[in-house]
Amino acid sequence: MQEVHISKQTLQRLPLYINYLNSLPADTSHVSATQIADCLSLNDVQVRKDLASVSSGGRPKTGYITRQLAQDIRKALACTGPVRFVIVGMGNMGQALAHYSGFAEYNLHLIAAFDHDPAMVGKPAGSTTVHAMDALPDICRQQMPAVGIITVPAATAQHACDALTGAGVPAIWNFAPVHLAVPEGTLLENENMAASLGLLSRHLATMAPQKNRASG
Amino acid sequence: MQEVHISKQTLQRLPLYINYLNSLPADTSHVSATQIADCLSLNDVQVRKDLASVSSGGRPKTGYITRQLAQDIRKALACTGPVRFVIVGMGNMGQALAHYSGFAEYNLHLIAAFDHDPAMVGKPAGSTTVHAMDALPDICRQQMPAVGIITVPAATAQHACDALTGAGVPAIWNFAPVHLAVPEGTLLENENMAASLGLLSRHLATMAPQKNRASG
DNA sequence: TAGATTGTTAATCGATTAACAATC
DNA sequence: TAGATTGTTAATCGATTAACAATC
Repeated sequence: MQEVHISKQTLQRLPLYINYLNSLPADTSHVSATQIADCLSLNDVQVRKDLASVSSGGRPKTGYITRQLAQDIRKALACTGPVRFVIVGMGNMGQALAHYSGFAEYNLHLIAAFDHDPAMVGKPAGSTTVHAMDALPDICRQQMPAVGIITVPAATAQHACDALTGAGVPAIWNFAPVHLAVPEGTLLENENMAASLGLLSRHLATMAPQKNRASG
Repeated sequence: MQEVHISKQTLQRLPLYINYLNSLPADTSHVSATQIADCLSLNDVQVRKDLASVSSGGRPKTGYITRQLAQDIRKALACTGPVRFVIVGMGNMGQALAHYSGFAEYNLHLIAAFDHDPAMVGKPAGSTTVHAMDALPDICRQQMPAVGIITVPAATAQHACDALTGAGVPAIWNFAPVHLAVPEGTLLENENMAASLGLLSRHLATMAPQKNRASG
């Protein structure tokens, strides 16, 4: 039970380290912070500090044991053990998330999916089944998912949000491009695909033109 | 042509303001930074600074003209005018992004989609059509998209990335949970759904238990 | 021992917040 | 004029980086 505080920024970099470790050949027994920093274009002291905050397996000269380090990082990210979540809205984005294979690695489990459309009810959605919206309160109260993902259209997002928070779901991950009102104490995270892509293109535009794209 | 630097953090908050402004009744002619800060649970000075960096329309006592402010924020986010992008991988996530309606507001336009599977080729994908991977180099060289989105499985992500960068695409938005190697000067942004959800649940776990979830 | 790597202490940098002056 | 709001200057806070000591 370490009480070490892990900074927000560090937490956001941990997944990068996991990806990198996963990409190494299976027989790579050891790895150093310097090596990780080089490959990920990060400062080596930063990486060392990040790793030190989640693992104490670092040894001078040898570095970290690859498998052990990956384990420690995963533990830090999903420190509470298995996490259950539900998805509301089985459109394209809901389907994509329901079938996303990467959740298992972080010990995240989809336990139910919901959709407004009666024609969708009963159909499979990843590892679970689509339920009617009416069923949301009972299922959430019984199974107590930690997170509710909202992938309904913007117009009905607040309604979906109210249903989830009303059923005691303590955290919301909102994919609809609207501002949601949540009760005091509810954790709200917004994902805005358009904004992310816009920021990326803006970043590109403000960079010095690295290579002549118009070559003619 | 203002040369004001807009900080990274500010840029990430701008979409929140747009969402909030969109959620206001159509007849809301004016809005103040204080009001925005209250509704979004942000510090009012922070909001005022953010707004000041993208707009000069703020007037004491009255605040900002809602429509004008929204315009200014959008301009700052997508400062270069229309941005074209392509998607590689028409699985669930690729489909979801191809049909995502929010891109238009940020002046982002899907110009082509690609998939490995011959059965997918020729089918519609949002506003465009699915092309074979073979067609990627020619199409990208001709149309010069600013961003390539990678939504293929982890195993083939590097291949897709090489195809895009090889065809001169200057920025990559990677949804595959792998570390990608890109040429010097290429802008790479990683999206890791599992990591995002893991972070959210972790955040929840480290919060003081705000309400008794087990009520019985 | 020599060399590579870790981890820590201090310095720098950037972002947030507080206090205040300016303006309609 | 009085009050609300903007915008700016200074203070605080947190994160990154540099310098260095510790260790295998």
